[in-house]
Amino acid sequence: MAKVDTNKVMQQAERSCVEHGVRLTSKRKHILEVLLNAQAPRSAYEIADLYRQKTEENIPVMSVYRMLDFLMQNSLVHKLASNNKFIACAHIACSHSHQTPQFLICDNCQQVREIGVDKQLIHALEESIEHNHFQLNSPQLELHGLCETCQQDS
Amino acid sequence: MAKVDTNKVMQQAERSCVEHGVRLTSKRKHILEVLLNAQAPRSAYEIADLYRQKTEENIPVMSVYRMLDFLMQNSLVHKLASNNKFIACAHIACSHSHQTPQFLICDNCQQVREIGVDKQLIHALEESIEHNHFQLNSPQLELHGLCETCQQDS
DNA sequence: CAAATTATGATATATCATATCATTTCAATA
DNA sequence: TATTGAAATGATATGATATATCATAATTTG
Repeated sequence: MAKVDTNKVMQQAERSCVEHGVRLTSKRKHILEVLLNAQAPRSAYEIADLYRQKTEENIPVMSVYRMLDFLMQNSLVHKLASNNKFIACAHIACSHSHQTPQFLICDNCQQVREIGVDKQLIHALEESIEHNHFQLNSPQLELHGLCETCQQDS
Repeated sequence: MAKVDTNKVMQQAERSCVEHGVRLTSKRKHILEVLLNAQAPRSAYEIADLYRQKTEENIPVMSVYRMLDFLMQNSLVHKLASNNKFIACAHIACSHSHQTPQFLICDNCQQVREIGVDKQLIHALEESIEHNHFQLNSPQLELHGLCETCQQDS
């Protein structure tokens, strides 16, 4: 959501796909670009519309879902389960390895901030969960509230 | 999900609704009972089916959604955003006041454990989020993984 | 270039959810 | 107790999200 250098991010995305031996096709690239330029999370259907605007080509929603799956598998896109929308990973161009993403979702303006929660804290959370004999998959947290701007406006 | 004394829970639910001056109608009760007897979270449409089995009466899904809204407003039911299903609150019959619920969702058997995460930890999480100038609504966490049983089976 | 694999298209349909207006039920009170 | 107003529920339509499946196209690889 934050301002990003799309070109740089796309280059890094390509590099990463090459490394992993997967194909970042031009359609997949368009989908990722759409999300990088979006100001908020988008649904698959919204993405299909934006894709059409961007490329003047029609794209079946089915294909959008498949491409989103691909992008998610390669950590380029995340899905927000709490509102069924998709968002470009905020850390594609970062060198550090991807941690589990944590999202702050503004319920007013819908903007999302992808934050790195303190590792210690996540660790503590995991410990607490182990006490319940539960084996965590990936602790993606989605936290709803108000962003700084929307707090001031209200 | 855990074994509960349905009667006791229902009594407490009624008491709680009386206290709050809201009506726990018989249909709403049936919905809650369906969820209390369910072994896993259920979608609104599944709940409608279970309702029909239980009462041999038809119920429009629209009504189910409304009754679920009512039950959620009164903290008797929670919605799991990550899979669009509903679950009876595990703490209806507990005396202590309701904290924000935290869910451990088994991705194998779908069972859900509603846990109380350490308050300190939630507090720390909130602090960490305040550093991002974000004002949290309600930190309901949904954590996916494997329950004890399913860990052993795999 | 042929075969195999991967990606995408097309179509249908399942699943989840809300909007809206009509009807019924219930409780307050005149 | 009859009236009435509010709350609850029903009925209908439709929108939004998502998956299944089979067909076709593009790309890689031997």
